[in-house]
Amino acid sequence: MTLQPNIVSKKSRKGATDFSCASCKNTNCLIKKNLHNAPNATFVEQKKTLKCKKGQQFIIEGAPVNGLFFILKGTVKVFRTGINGREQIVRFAKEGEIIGHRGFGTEEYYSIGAIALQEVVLCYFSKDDLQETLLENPHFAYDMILFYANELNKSESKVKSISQMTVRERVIDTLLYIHRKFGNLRGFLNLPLSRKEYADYAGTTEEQVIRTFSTLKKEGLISAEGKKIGIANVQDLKNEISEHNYFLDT
Amino acid sequence: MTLQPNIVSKKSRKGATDFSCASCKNTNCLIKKNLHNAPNATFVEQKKTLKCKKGQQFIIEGAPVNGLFFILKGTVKVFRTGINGREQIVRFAKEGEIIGHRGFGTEEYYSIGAIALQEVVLCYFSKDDLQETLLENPHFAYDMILFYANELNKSESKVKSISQMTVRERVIDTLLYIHRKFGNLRGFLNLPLSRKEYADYAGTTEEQVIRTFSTLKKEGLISAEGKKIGIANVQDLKNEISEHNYFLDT
DNA sequence: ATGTAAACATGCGTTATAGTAGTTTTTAAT
DNA sequence: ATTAAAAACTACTATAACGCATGTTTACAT
Repeated sequence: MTLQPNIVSKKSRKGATDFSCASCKNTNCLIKKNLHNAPNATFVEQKKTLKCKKGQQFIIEGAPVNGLFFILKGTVKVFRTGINGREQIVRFAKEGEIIGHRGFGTEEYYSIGAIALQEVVLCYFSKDDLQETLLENPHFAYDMILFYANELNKSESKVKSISQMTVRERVIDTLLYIHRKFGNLRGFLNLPLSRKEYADYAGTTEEQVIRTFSTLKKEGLISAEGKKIGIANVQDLKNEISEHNYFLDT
Repeated sequence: MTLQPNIVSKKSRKGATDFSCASCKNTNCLIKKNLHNAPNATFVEQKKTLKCKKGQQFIIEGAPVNGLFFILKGTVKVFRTGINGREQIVRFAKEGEIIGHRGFGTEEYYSIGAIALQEVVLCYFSKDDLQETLLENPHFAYDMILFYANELNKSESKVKSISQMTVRERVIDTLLYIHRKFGNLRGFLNLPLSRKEYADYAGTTEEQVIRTFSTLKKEGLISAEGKKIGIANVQDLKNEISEHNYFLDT
């Protein structure tokens, strides 16, 4: 039910695209880092590789937690549904990142949904396999602890942002976040998002984002042609929120 | 510098109050759960026990992270300083809980401060000791992962609350949180807090909390005599925020 | 018991943000 | 190239939340 996307391969196949951990280039992947030359080759052999096309949802809020996803390729939007259906975007994730770890604790159901923003390739590990490996491989477990500790810091930094920043500041914060994480492509942010998506991440409404963008354009701080948003001078934007910890939430 | 409180004992002493893990009653303590009959007695022997009196701050925001605290006894307020000195209360913690784990990742400095709300006894473990033990004891590490995953869920649930609930809802949410966590004592919430503290947790101002309390009193939903707050009927309050996940943030 | 500071309380003007509705522009499909 | 739908935009209105001023009560030390 959570796994509507097509299972591409359990192992790499000759001739087909190779999705094996051995050939993976994501050096920041926790699996790759800890297990690439470990004896538990069985573990990485167990993984399933899934392909999702743009717009496809591969984690449904409230569905039972079966395991964890690692992004091999592509970008993903992680969100939860709030009050009267209002969407809250938790984060945008790219290759190497983990998805679904929020449900890993005692939660039985995913507290978030995840949707592919582009063509995405995912590595899927079952909860049981993962638990076994963590108990066998304390370095991996330790890295997971550090990962979670950082996620927690980011999340709590976001609590602070949302509760203490103005809409304008949160919108700027979001722009910097996207810039920091996805960079530029020909002078524009390398991740096309709708105003609505900016709003859902910044914790405001579409109209506020539009109004803020208009103002920022007039002030020469950004350029915006439709979904193509360009940041004229990153430092100028940073200065606006310099008293806050804009650098914490990657 | 972070350790102004008096170090009471490195081990238990005959005659003095016994703070050893062996005699500890906190069954939900992760240390106790995982190591009480483990061979690494050296680890629990390394712990320091600290006493703080009411109002004493034992973690200072921005100070270097040396280790983790476990609350043996008492209640603690965990906070961070936001924009123009505005205090943001992250949580209230009681015996068995961990403090300072937010700094455990790659952070070098504590991102939060912690202050004793009553007489508090703390167990302190250095980062190095802890790391060593985690790498030796994968079950402990695994429990820590689960703990962090839950903390992350709570934190993100709070992001949602703050960004989507009204002030009234957030205040009610806070009342339910205190009730859930600290219970009642003779009909009143068993944790005396100022209106300012309610506000700092709910992400609003003292005045708003006061106004909301007044309204709730008129509506018969709560009773309030100074710091003594009584919840007439828990269910009535829960109903007000039933469409939200008021049960997630313990 | 008394004084003093802190906490609690309330009314009022101001501001930031949200919502509504209607127009224009962009995007993408045929 | 044409068209329909989606997204972006603007102006206006409504309101929730805030900050300030000021008065009252409570808590606690002497």
